[in-house]
Formats: sequence, structure tokens, C-alpha cells
Amino acid sequence: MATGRTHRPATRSRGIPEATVARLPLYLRALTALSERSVPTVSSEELAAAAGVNSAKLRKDFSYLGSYGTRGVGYDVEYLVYQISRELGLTQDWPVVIVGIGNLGAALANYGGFASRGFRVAALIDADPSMAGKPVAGIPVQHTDELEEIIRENGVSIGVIATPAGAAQQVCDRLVAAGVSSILNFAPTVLSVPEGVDVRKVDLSIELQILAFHEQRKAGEEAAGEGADTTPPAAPPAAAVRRRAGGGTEQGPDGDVPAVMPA
Amino acid sequence: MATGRTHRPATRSRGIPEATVARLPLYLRALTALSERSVPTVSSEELAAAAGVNSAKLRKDFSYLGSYGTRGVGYDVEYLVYQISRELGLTQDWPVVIVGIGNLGAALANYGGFASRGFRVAALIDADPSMAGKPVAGIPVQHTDELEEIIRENGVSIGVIATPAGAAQQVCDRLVAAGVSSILNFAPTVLSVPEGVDVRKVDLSIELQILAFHEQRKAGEEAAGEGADTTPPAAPPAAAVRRRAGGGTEQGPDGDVPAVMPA
DNA sequence: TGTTGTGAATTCCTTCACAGCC
DNA sequence: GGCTGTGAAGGAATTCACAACA
Repeated sequence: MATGRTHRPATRSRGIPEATVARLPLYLRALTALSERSVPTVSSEELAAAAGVNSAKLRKDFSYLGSYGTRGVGYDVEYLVYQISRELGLTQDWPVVIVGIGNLGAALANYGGFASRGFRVAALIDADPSMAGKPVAGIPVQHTDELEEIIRENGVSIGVIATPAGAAQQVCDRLVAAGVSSILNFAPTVLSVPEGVDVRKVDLSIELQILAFHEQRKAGEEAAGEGADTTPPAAPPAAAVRRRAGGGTEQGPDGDVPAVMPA
Repeated sequence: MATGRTHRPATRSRGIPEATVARLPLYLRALTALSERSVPTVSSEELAAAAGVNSAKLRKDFSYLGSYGTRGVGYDVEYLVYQISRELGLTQDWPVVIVGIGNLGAALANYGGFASRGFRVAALIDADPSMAGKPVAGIPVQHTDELEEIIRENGVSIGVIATPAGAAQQVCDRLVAAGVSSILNFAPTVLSVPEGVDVRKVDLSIELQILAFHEQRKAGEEAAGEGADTTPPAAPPAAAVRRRAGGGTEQGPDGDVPAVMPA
């Protein structure tokens, strides 16, 4: 789900499995909600329900962090919040820059959940000179020319790319050259990065396509149901079939380069 | 990565592993790019590189779809595009509704990649009456009151939730009741849905937290390096530690309910 | 008694390596 | 000779089920 090119073999970072790391934020959210309601302790069963996983998985996940629970009782909410936060590195301040302040970039800049978890938007950067100086979410947009300076001055190590696909690799290269070593990519491209740089990708159209797959399957089951297999009716040997959407935008079959959005 | 509550045991839908389904859109994108450059055939090695995976994995993935390649030659680009599109259900038209037209909802509505893959934005829905009628991305926003009618009239089966966290479950319930059976959730909540409904989640703050984890680990390795283990310095038994961000928005430790954004 | 923590079993995914075919 | 398709091996993630223990 992450790592652009660098075929890092899904390292078990510091002994904690990737799959577990990916769930820690979920637990953390559920725990913080409990904390706000001043719930002192929680069982694996309850917490698992709140996080939407099963309790055995949750207990195993926590076992990688240490033995933070009490048998017969459960987990101390505040303590766990602290431990998970520390494990995730959220007890420190992470300045991030957002590059590409279109619709999506603006949405990200306005997102409150950032600051509430140790992430601080250090700068907004856009290539459009007419954007420069315009405040978005209270932060003035700066021009791409200043990218390197901004990164270095703020000690930024995490960058968010919300540019069109065409610009993403170039922006990525500049970020990395300037010292960024973790990138969250919203552009619909596979980014190439040197060893040691982490890339995670958020790709809207991929999520929709996966949903469509399951949706189609459901529809098929309903219809068929009876005998034989579901093998599709062997298709035209070499005929490309394009979409046949109804209305809506168009801007090239797939090269995308959307006005502003994720894939 | 999907399914809110419904603990569906990661079914291998129609024999194709979930992990493979999740990669098909990646291949499709790479293939479409090749198609545009009029490249007639491609080897597993080349295509894998373009999609950012390794070639053995790609070949195995394709083997679940059928034998669409030619030994000694490679894959016919157009043909594969068609086969994958069909497998994903993209050869048909999928009307979707977007609920919650804040910054993010607007970004989604403007996203071109939608239409280019069989997804058609059938309607934009928001709870704010003052939004009603206002066009976003050329589509007039409609009020939540009309949700059920819109779903039914357009035969919508895929819904996108881009509301604040507090409204998400309620919106979800209404969508499901009206007939939607696949949901893409951008709100930072675990959604409960009945059996048979698919939920996928896109959660920005989770992605950032995962990056922070790895970033922290990198920093730690640099520093340490030498002897002993990396076990952290046992922490204060029951003291919650809050962020210490610098500037930035605030709106409650975690309950989130952001102005408009994903988690 | 009630709940954690964890070995063992299971299932799922990835990678290897090579036979089969063009 | 080159490249696909796939059994088989290896590894990772999940789940089971129960001993340990407050």
C-alpha cells in the first residue's frame, strides 16, 4: 500500500508488523474518544468493537507493543493512548508541507485532524504565481520557487503531494532533494524515490474501482445463483473498449492530470 | 482496508484474491498510459515496473483472470485493458452520489478521473440549505431531504461520504436504506453497515500517522545504530500526553468532526 | 471470575523457479 | 531465446484456544 518504487520488502519495522502499524491509528482514535468520555479502562472486546476489528487481532497487535493490559480488567485508556502515541511518533511535532493547493490541497489545509495529532502545516506551496500570498486556511500560499528554502528552514520531513499527476514526480524529486523522506501522494502516479524514502498513496479512483468490482459481483450472484460457473462470455480478442459514461467531465482517457485531485 | 463492521472474512470474491483486485486498477492505469502511446504489447517485466510491483506478482495476478498473454511476446495492451476493465466492472456505468459538499466533497466532484472510468456523479448532496441549487463542478447541489429520491431515481448503488464525522453514520444509514450497497467513506469514523454492504475507507490522518511511525524509526536508527535494543524508556504509568503542535487549527482533542475532511 | 497474552493452527499473500509454449 | 503461466516453497497476517494471572 505504500512505497512507490523502492521495493522495500515489507520490513517488520522494529519488530512491529506493518499490518499492526496500520491499525494503531484506528485504536488510537477509538481510545481518544473513550478518553474524552472519561472512560478509565476498556476491554479488548469493547475496544475492538469500537475500532471495527476483532478482539484477538487487537490483543495480538498490542502484544507487539508490550504488556500494557491487566488480566481480568482490561487496558488503562490514558496509558494506552500515551503508549500508542509514542510508538507512532505522535508525541513529537511533525511539520508538513502541502504542495498543490487546488480543491484538494485546500481541503487538506483546512483539515483539523492534522493539528490534533502532532502534524503542523508548515507551508502551502503552489506553482501558480497568482495564488502566492493568498491565504488558505489562514496560511499564505507560497510559490514553488521557495520550496527548498521552506523545507530546510522548517525542518520538514513529511510532504503531501496534491498536484496534478503530471507535476507529481518533479515535485517529489525536489522534495526529496531538499530533505523530505516521507511522502503522502494524492496524485495518480507511481512515484520513483530513492532508497530510504517512504511513499504512501491515497488514490480515490482505485477505491471506487474496487467497490465497483464487488458491486458487480453482488449483482452477478443475484442474477445467476443456479448452476455452472461464472466465467464471463469470452471477449473480443483485441478490441479495446472505452468507457461509456454518461455526462461528466472528460480530459483524456487516462493520463488524468486532473484539475487537482487524487486518482 | 474496507468493510466497516460486517466482519466479512475477506472473501476471495469469485476466486480472485482481494490483494489482486486491489492491484488491478494500478495495472489498468499503467496499461491505459501505454495504450495512449500506442504501445501494442508489453512484457510482465515492463508493465510491473510501470505499476510499481514485481513481475512475478503481476503474472500471478493476471493468471487469476485467465491466460491473456503470449509466451515469448508479452501481453496485448488493448486486450488487457479490456479484460481488466470488464473484470472490475468498469465497462458499465456507475452512478455515484457524493454526500457532504465541503472542501473535500467539492474536490471530489471536480475530479476528472471519475468520469474517465465509468463513474458518473449523479448528484451532490449537502445538509446545508444555503448550498441547495448552487452548482459545484457544474452540478447543482441538492438538499439531504431529497437523498432517498435521488438514490432511487438514478439507481445509485455507490455512495461517497464526505461529511463531518458526526453525520457520517446517519448518512450511511439513509444511503443503505435507500438501496446503496457500496460506500466510500472519507469521514473519520467506523461505519456500521448490515451484511452485504461494502465499505471502504480513506483516512488521511491514518496515512500520515503511518508515515510518522516510519519517519521516527529512521531517525532512531540514525541516532542509535550501535549496541543494545531499541526498547523505549518505560513511560509514565498513567499520564496522557497531548500533542504539542505549534500553530494550526484546533477543534477538540480528537472527536474530530472536522469542518469537512477525512480523518 | 474475567480478561489478557501468546503459542499453535490456519489462511492468505508473495516469491521462487522452471516447465511449457511462441 | 524469450516470456508467460503456475506448482511449490516461504513468509506474513489472522484466528483459535487456552494457560496465566490480577
